[in-house]
Amino acid sequence: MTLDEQLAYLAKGAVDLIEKNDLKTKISRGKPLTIKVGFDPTAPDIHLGHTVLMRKMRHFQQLGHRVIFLIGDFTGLIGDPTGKKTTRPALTKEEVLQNAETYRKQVYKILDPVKTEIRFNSEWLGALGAEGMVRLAAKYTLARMLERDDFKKRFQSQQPIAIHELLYPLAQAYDSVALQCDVELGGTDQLFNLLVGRDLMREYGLEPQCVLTTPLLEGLDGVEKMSKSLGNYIGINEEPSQIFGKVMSISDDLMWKYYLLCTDLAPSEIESIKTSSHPMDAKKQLAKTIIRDFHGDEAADAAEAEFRRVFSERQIPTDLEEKSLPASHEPQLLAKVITLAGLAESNKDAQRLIAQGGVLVDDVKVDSTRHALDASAGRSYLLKVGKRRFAKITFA
RNA sequence: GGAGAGUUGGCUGAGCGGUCAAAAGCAGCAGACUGUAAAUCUGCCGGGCCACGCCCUACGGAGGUUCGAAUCCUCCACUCUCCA
Repeated sequence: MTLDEQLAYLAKGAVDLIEKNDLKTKISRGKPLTIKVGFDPTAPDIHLGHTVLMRKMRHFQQLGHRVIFLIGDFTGLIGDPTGKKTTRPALTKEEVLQNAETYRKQVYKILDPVKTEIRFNSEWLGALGAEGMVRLAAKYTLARMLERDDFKKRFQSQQPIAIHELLYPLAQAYDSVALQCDVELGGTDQLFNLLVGRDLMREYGLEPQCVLTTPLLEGLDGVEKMSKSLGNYIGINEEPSQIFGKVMSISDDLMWKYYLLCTDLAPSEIESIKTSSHPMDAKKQLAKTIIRDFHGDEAADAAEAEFRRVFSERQIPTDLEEKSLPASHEPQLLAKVITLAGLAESNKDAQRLIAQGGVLVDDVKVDSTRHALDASAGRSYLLKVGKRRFAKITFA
């Protein structure tokens, strides 16, 4: 690849690249660059949103650079204030190590193990001590901190800003100093923190790092960013059929963003799919591509077949869940049975589902919320609740 | 230390002492339609009870006034503002 091709490869899908020319200069020196990406020590359940950044890390690895997967165990004590309202709980050393191990297992589905270095920032931040922290804090001003949008907004709208939150960007920036980074990657919400890194490196007489940000990936709802707590995520360790269904549930519009950020297809290839494929086929292809990355070809094909079976042909899934419920001489209310089988959250919920015509027993729609089932031993029924909740229950 | 503003369901955000299980939007669920768990439209959206009605829990926490409180009063907690 030529220098410009390399730059284009690295810039694919990126939002900010600061400064492009600096990066060009750094690369042109021919030495492997040090790339830093910080991760929170909590949330070790990797979802598709995380992979956007990791994919970018891998791009750097593919071009021969050294990637540092930095676990912010020290900054974790502070809790990144970015977009957050509440402080995070402190973790113990053991928990951090445990999480690091979980990360390692998942992360290498994307990253090259040989070219990845896992580090912890307590290594140097812990050594700083109170005095070092104060010295560090002396290098920045409140006015500059308030340049950050969310601080500014909170300040103006009279929301609290704890003093320690101001230390977070500084601590993160110091990571870059300690590691003498050439490039730091992060989500767009990290832009400010990453830029502080540049400033601080200058303060310490180092060549400032380049900064590259990746977009935040919207979750299944298409509105909020993908996150575990919002439940709108696709976890990379999820069942392939789950991933397939979830991908199919994103809107046609959002699909192209997923194509750009969650696959390694070149922009030109994506464009050709967009113009030549039916949206549904394009989305199926997207789902398969994603599953292939984490679970392999066979799983991807199987997931597609299953999807076709259950949703296009409205058949029963192959991995139908079987449940056994206590038999009774009295007929049992269907609503209760549904709840017991875990197909609804509460009896009320189950009743609503029945009332709305969402419940089928042995392929027959139930029209009464007070419908009861013969629960004598040995009886068994196939329950379908909504489009995608199935169970075979047997009274025993 | 003093004065004041605020705390509502997963989120945002209305709320007159009764008609408030609490407007509206988002998210979620179901149905219809379809090209998919897309889009659109419609409905639902605290829980319990073999109930089409009754009961329980809920508007930061604890008390109180009242036939009746998310709405009024007192105290507490937290957040913010201004003054010192």
